[in-house]
Amino acid sequence: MAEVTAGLSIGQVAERTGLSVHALRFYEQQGVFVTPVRRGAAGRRVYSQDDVDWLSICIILRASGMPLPALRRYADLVREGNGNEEERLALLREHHGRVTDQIGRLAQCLDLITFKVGVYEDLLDQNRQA
Amino acid sequence: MAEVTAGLSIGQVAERTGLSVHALRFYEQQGVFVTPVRRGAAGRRVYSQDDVDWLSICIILRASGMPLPALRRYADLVREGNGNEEERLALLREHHGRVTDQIGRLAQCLDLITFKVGVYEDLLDQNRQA
DNA sequence: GGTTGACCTAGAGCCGACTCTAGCTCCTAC
DNA sequence: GTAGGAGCTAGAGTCGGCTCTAGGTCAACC
Repeated sequence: MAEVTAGLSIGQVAERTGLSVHALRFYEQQGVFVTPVRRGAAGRRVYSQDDVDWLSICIILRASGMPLPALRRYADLVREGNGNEEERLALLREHHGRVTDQIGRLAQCLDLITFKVGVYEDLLDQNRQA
Repeated sequence: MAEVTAGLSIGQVAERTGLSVHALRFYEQQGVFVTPVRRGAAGRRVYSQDDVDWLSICIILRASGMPLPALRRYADLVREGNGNEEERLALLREHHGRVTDQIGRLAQCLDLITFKVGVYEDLLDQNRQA
C-alpha cells in the first residue's frame, strides 16, 4: 500500500478519476492542467499524483457547474503562482454563490415536487380505502 | 385586477412565464402540453390560463433537471386522464429522488468550495497582517 | 397603399462538453 | 512475424435544448 505512483498512464488516471481518456485529453487541450502533462516513451502522457489531485478538484468544480472556461481561468491563476490569490478567491467566491443559489432553486423545486407526490399519494390512498 | 384571461397570445404567455416564444412553440411541438393549444384567427396560438398553469409546473420540473422526454411522458399521462396515477406518482418520485441526490452532490461540492475559500481568506489575512 | 409589428411554419444553427473515429506508433506475447 | 492492446493526433459527430432565420400572413395605423 501507499505505492509510490511515480507516473500514471492515461488509462490509469481515467480509472482513478472516473473521467474518460477522451475527457483527459480534452481537458489538457483546454488548458485545464496547471503544469503541462509530461510525456514518456513514444509521446505517451505520464501523469503525476499532483495531476490526479488537481483533477479531483476539477471534477468537483465541474460537477457543481463551473464551466470549462472558468476552470481554465482558475488553472491559469494557479499556474501563474503567488500574487493573484485575491483573484482566485474572487473566482471561488463567485462560484460558491452560484452553487448556493442553485441549491436554493433546487430546494424550491423539490418543495413543489414533494407536494405533488403527496397529492398523488393521498389520492391513491383514498381510492384504496374506497 | 383579476382580469379574466380568456385567451393569451404567445407573446403574452412568453412575458408571463419567462419562456421565449421559440421555446413555447418548441414545447408544443415536443408534446409538452396536456391539451392541444387552441388556434385563433390566422392560425395564431391562443393559450388558456390552464396552459399557463401547466407551464409553470413544467418550468419547475425543467429547472430541476427533468429532461423533455420525461416531461412529455408526464404530460401524456395527465392527458390520458384518470387511471394512471400510480405511474404519475412513480415518475414524480423518481424525479424527486434525482433532485434530492443532486442537491446532496451540490452540497458536497459546496463543502469543498467553502473550504477552499476559507484557505484563501486565511492566507490573505495573514499577508495583510505581515 | 405602405409600413409596422405580432404571429405563422419549416428547418437550420448554436453551445457546451464531451465522445468517437480513422489512421498511426509502440510494445508484448504467442 | 503477427496479433492485441494501449496510446497518439486531428478532426468529425453527438446530444439536449433551445435559438434564429427565411419567407410568408394578417390587422392596424398613417
